[in-house]
Amino acid sequence: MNILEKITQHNALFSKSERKVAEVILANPQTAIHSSIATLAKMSGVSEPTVNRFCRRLDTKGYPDFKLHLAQSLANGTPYVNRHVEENDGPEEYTHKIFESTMASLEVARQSVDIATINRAVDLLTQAQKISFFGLGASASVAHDALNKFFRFNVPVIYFEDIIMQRMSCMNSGEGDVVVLISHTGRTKSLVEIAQIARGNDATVMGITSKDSPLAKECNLVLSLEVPEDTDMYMPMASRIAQLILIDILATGFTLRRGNKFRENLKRVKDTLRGSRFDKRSD
Amino acid sequence: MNILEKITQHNALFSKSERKVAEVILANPQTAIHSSIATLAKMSGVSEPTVNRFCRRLDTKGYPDFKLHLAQSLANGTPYVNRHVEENDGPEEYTHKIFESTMASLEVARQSVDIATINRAVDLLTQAQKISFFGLGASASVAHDALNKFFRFNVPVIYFEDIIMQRMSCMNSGEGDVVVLISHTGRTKSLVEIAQIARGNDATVMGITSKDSPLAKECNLVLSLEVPEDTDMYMPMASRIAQLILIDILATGFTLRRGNKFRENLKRVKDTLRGSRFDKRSD
DNA sequence: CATTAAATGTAGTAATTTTACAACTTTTCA
DNA sequence: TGAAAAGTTGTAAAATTACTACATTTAATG
Repeated sequence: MNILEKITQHNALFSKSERKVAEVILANPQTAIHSSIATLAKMSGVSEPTVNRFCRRLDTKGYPDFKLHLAQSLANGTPYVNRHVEENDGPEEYTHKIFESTMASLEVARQSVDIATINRAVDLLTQAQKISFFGLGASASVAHDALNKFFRFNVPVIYFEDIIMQRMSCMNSGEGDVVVLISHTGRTKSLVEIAQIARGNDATVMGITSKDSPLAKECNLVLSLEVPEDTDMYMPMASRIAQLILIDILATGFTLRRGNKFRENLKRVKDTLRGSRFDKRSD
Repeated sequence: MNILEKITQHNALFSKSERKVAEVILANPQTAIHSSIATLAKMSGVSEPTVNRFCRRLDTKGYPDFKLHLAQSLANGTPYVNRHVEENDGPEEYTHKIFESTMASLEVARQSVDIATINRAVDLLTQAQKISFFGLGASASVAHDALNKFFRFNVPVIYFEDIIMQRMSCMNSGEGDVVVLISHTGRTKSLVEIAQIARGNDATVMGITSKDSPLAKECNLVLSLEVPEDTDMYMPMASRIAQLILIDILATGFTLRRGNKFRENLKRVKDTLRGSRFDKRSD
């Protein structure tokens, strides 16, 4: 519990000198946490043991412990809450609301994620002969990002935005190939169809989608994310960020599974980019 | 600034023994704040002065002051710390580490964002005749996502992955057009060139990039994000997520500026998607 | 391999907090 | 009212805790 509140509430139980201490602290808590017990005693016009007794009365172990509690109370920022953006919000408001609600959603997503499924997914990906990432609309950019990550691993990766190309690609897939389909709702018809085609060819179909959705039903493995989405804005926001983090997790699992030598390979890929960039010193 | 975050970021500057102290603290910060310098030294297997030096390196006055900062960080609503993934982490560990460090990075990003600049950016975007989003590599998928968002607003939006197309597009831009360039490092040569071309044609160039980077110098407006990136993995992770949130913020600001009637338009766009999807009841 | 610089630990010192006890104040009840 | 009891407060010494100076070790450089 917030110790500042506790001080005000306990007021009646304090003795005369203790109350002096309370006043000084409440008047300027920031100063208090940076003072020694001697300084605070002098500021309150009481002796050091009195300050110590004051601390004990608030159920702290002593003065240093009290300062710790006080510091925490002062730092107590607002925890992340899913606050919706409203009509009359200014830039300050909507910026913070979006950050906060995204983080709140990620917290929910973090808790809903199933580790065993992730592990299984990493298994399948490391053994895959060919990996495809398909998504449409907002999920297309997630698939695009996945391409960028997995491409570095020097495994055959496929990504198309075009549903005809996606379809043809799945027609050509087979056993040992993994098709990753990304859709927040899991109700996009053409993706469900693609899933069916891929499975028909014995490819492994992995879905990053809502559980129990039509798409999920067609998958061999479903990586489901429970993300509360702010539908007021009519745009996918938090959901695709959670999907991206899932991609990061899969990519990380992949590199760890491949071991140390493989990490060096990644470093080489990154180093190659240097040629396309200005030198860091020229910043 | 969150001291736990600071510890992880400063890691390179620590000496060997100081790093031991850092590890012990990060592993169990709650214990640390209730320990004396002697106890903590013993737990870390180092001497007391080393702990003291560790505290000073983090710009605190000494051990007690450090504890105060630590206490504040723990209370700060953000238990999220940027913990790096390690060689022998299992799925459970790396999954949580990635979620946590992403969230920690977002918290840093949130604090580094400049509201006035965002407001100015929204201004420019709402007045734009044509908006282009360009990025390369990992930032390409961010640009792709921006396309998806702004396309719904029924304004002319351009997005290319191809650097030749990007270049040509900038050649054809002019006054009243806004070119948004996305690059975490801000040192990608071809993007800097594009920025120069666009500015040469009197287009407004907006950069989502690091401040003081070569790209930033060419921009009319820089939306900078300070995101601590885990370079161990050799892949951009948190940085692009922060960029996406920035896109969300700009898009949100855009819709709010356009007013109520415009929101209905968004709804219509979303409703149109229904035809491509399975009915919700069929879930 | 020698020299220098950096890092770490030891031991003593200083600061800070806590305890024990004495002095003072207030309350209680004959 | 006034003496005993209970509670409050302060002084001074003890204990804990943190810090400094210096010696030793370890690493880096030529």
